[in-house]
Amino acid sequence: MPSDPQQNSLTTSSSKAGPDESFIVERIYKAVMEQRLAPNTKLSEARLCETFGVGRMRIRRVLLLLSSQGIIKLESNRGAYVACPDQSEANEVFAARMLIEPPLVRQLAQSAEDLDLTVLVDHIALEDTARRNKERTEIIRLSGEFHTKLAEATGNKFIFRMMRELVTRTSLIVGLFGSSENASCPDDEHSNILQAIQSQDPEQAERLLISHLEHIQSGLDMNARPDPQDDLAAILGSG
Amino acid sequence: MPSDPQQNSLTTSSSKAGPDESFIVERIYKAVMEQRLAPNTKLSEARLCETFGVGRMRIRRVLLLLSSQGIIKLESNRGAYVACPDQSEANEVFAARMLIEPPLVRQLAQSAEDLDLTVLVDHIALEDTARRNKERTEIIRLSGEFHTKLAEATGNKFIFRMMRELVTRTSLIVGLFGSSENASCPDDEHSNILQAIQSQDPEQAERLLISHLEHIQSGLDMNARPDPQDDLAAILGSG
DNA sequence: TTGACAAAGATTGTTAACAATACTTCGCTG
DNA sequence: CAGCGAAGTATTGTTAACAATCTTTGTCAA
Repeated sequence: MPSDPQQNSLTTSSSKAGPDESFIVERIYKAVMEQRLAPNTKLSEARLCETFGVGRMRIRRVLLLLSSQGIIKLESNRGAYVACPDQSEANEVFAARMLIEPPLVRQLAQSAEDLDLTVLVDHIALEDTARRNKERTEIIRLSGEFHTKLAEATGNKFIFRMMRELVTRTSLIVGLFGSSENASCPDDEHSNILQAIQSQDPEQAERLLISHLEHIQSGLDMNARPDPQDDLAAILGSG
Repeated sequence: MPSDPQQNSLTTSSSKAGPDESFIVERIYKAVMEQRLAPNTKLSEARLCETFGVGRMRIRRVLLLLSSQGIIKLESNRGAYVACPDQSEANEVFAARMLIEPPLVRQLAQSAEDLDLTVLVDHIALEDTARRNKERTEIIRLSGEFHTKLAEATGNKFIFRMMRELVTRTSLIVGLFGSSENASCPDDEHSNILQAIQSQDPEQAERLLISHLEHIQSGLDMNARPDPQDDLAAILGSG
């Protein structure tokens, strides 16, 4: 590969335009959620600049934001890498979810009559479709998003953000330690949880959610090394 | 005031050195926690560059990080302002704390025998001292930090970060809507909560915490306008 | 062959200049 | 005197060049 040692002015596009910051964040976020970007994959600035057709500044802001959300890890003078949770971090994520989600669904069930749960109903339909069509990345993403949407249903911005972060990390963990196929959530557990909420049965909803989380956690084997991807353009370009 | 319209090269210091990014973040964070930086106060880049003796780049990164934590608000082409929560956001913060903190202290009480709670004991001593000496900003900060340290005692990084964000916002809210003097937490409630935890009484700990949060919330009146500070150097310089 | 060392290449970190936007002040007009 | 508009000033956003660091490659000697 030739030199061009100072290729700051990338030949991609008019630079001033190009996608928004949050668009890029969402794009990478989604790729991580769908496990198309494996842990430890390097996200080099130049590569991302080319891919999204923006200047370095915007990319660096995006990387800083992603790192503040724990989605990537910034190493000084070395670059950005997709986060690679270890076992103890995995335990912490599940412990945090065990703390937050049970009271969350309990509260949802208690106030179910005042809430609009059609979003969740529709979501489960989407999950079913994806499962029928065996669309792997879709299944993975939708499985995580169900929990995010539970949090969203509370209408509380802070709870939503917390759960979103925990779910994203769970997705990374499942990608790392999950035994291939049962990686996503078991088939009808989401549906059962939602039904318990709709029937305004807090105890049952809480019980089902706890065992659901336990199922996910027990499906991990904690022996695995990641295999970083390389073709960022292909991965991030579509999606 | 004279022009010097392109004062990028600030005459402060050798620029390459200067304080670390996280140092500056912590400094501003602390000033907000202690209510020395009022909501809506503008944080201009140049001012911060002078104050901390660093280049614009580092300040801009700091501002982006602070905004991602919700401590400040970035407005396009206008600058950074200390966050100014409104009533609905205040309600969300307390709702989120009501969801998370009760199970948190319950869990602490359940596993109290395995934990080292001396940090919390020492902390309450600090609170007492500050109260005796009537050090207002210290009292405010320590009152918030007690809750942060409760979360820290779980040893769970995610729970810690969530609580830290919620406590910071609570501090902003109390500063905005709190009726002057009872702004901080009532005197001995922290001590009682800790005692319940130490006696491994989850029910009691949970009960006390809930009423504690209710006390804080009921001490707000929800009529108030902020008064932005101006002398950043004085506020951020010492601390 | 393997190990260490050195030079070259590539990537990230930083700075300074430039561009674009918002704010202020001053003057004008009704 | 109040309201409005325009020029000037200050502030933020962006770009390109430069500096520093890390990584790789190639060479030499044990």
